[in-house]
Amino acid sequence: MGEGRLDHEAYVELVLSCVEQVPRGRVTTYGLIAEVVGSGPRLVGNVMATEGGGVPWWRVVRADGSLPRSHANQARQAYLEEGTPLRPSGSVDIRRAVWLPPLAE
DNA sequence: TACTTGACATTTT
DNA sequence: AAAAATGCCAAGT
Repeated sequence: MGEGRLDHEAYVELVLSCVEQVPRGRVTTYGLIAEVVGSGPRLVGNVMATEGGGVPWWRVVRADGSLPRSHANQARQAYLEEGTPLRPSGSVDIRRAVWLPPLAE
């Protein structure tokens, strides 16, 4: 097994797999994923920034429902297509749209 | 090696 | 309600 690579790789895949499992029209938060994979929310954010290009990253929002700071505009567009519950403020209605990721994978 | 930056969260002003 | 302060961990400079 030549890999030996750090668990960092496995960790990344774990995060990405969680994001892939988020149902259409729903969202989850960085913090919830962080708790599932056993790390901090910023790490999840960094993973998304680096390797999140291949998953529905717009289904991951901040804990208060506000959108990712660098891609809010694109995310909003996706929400309109998916029918994600939005609030007048422009953020996601987190209380209605939140989806809890599975605890082990 | 140390400092800065970043798809964050929580608590306190 | 909004902004600031603090904690958090990895990567880049």
